[in-house]
Amino acid sequence: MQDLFTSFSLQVNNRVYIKNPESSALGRKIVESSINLIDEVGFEAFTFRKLGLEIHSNEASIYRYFESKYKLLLYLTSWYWSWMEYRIAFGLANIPAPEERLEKAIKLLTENIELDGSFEHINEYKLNKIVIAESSKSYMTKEVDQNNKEGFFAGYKQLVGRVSDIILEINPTYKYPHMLISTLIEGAHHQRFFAQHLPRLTDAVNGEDAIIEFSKEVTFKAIGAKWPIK
Amino acid sequence: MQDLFTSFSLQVNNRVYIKNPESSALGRKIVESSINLIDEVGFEAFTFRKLGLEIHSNEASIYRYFESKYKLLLYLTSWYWSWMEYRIAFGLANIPAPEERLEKAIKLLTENIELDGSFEHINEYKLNKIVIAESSKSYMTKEVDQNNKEGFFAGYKQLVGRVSDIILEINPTYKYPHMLISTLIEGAHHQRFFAQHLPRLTDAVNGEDAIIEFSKEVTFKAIGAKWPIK
DNA sequence: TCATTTATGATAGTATTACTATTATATTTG
DNA sequence: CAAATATAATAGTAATACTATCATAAATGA
Repeated sequence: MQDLFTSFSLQVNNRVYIKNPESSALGRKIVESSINLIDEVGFEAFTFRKLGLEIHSNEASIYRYFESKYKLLLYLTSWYWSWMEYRIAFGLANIPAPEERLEKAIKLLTENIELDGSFEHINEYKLNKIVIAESSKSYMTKEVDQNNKEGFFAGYKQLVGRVSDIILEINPTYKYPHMLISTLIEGAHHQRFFAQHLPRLTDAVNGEDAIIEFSKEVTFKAIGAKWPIK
Repeated sequence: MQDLFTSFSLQVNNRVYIKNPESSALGRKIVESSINLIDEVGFEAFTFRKLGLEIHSNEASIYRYFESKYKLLLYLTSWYWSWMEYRIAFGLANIPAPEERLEKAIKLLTENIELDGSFEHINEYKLNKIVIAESSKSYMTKEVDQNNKEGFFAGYKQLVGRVSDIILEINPTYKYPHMLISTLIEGAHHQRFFAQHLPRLTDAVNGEDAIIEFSKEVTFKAIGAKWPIK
């Protein structure tokens, strides 16, 4: 993948940043180190001052890229959903059966993410941990309607829409495709967090990824499709 | 209910507060007004200073009840889950069939909450809105393991455990009862938030509460039970 | 009932946060 | 090489998240 798409870069709504961080070395460094730092200290304790110290740059310089740490978080989550859509687009290419496409999409959406190295300055493994633990803080705010109007959640909504469409291909009468998919995406994230920190809220099963299995099974049974597929 | 249980009060882990807010008029005022204020301005903008102004009391006095606004949020969410367990205990009493008990439990867990007035100083309607929008901020933190050790999430875990037990009564071989219930509780909350703010992530259906219907249907189909019940 | 404990109020103070403004110095570009 | 642009350094502000101190009010109990 690296070799084929070295210059590939993902689109993020340009209103979440003041200056595109992809456009300069400092910008990329800000993104790269913000992922490390948020992963390390958590979003609450993360500040632009600390980030500036970490990258031997200046707080004021960071503010020229992002209006606030919330906008930076929105940037990271938007990037993540855009990346996820690209993963799914490639992962589902040339699979004709909608059942198989749905199964694959759910796997891609709910699996544990590993470092994949396609993007120099983005650690997908840590970004996934941030999305799991912090992304709800990017929309569970009083500014959600304003942010939504500006299109900050477009990537996420589009992704949910695409997967819902596969469900409707399989069962055109299913009434709750968006609910099902958004519930399972958020649910899988919560389950990964719980598995680490509040295991009594989950059910670990040896030798399989219970979260993926659970998600697939729930989906296919909910929409009344055959499970397992074959 | 008011008449029968006027003096009934719910248990909250005594380590989330410094001084029990139930023990004084000021304490109850703090809880009552914090619900109004968090609902109004959101948890980020909520401060003890503003709360002090609102209740014509002193910031320092509030700190004598709660160590921080995070602990106050933990108090509110713990109270909520304790209340929810009490609602479920009463709501399920004398229903012998586990299928009916499960259906009722899911309804109680996922329905829209209205003001019920059983507790003088707690507005259940607003508290539900707070739990929906803010409760993940009480456990999605770097302190989660510490807080968990101190038992701050015991009420929630117990509730999930109880409903999971009903599932196991119906289908003792179902592998993911805790995942299913915790996913649906969180999921229903997310869906209520999305329905208000990000409707493209949900599926509104006229004339029914789609969130309750969706949750029940997913549950019964996932565990392989007959749906609808009769 | 009066002394003592306990709760609350008023005020002040500190370190940190989340910025903005200004000016100087690099770096890039035309 | 001049001009534009990006970054760095420094300083400053209002608000936050507390802590400390002391005065006063209310409750309690001997």
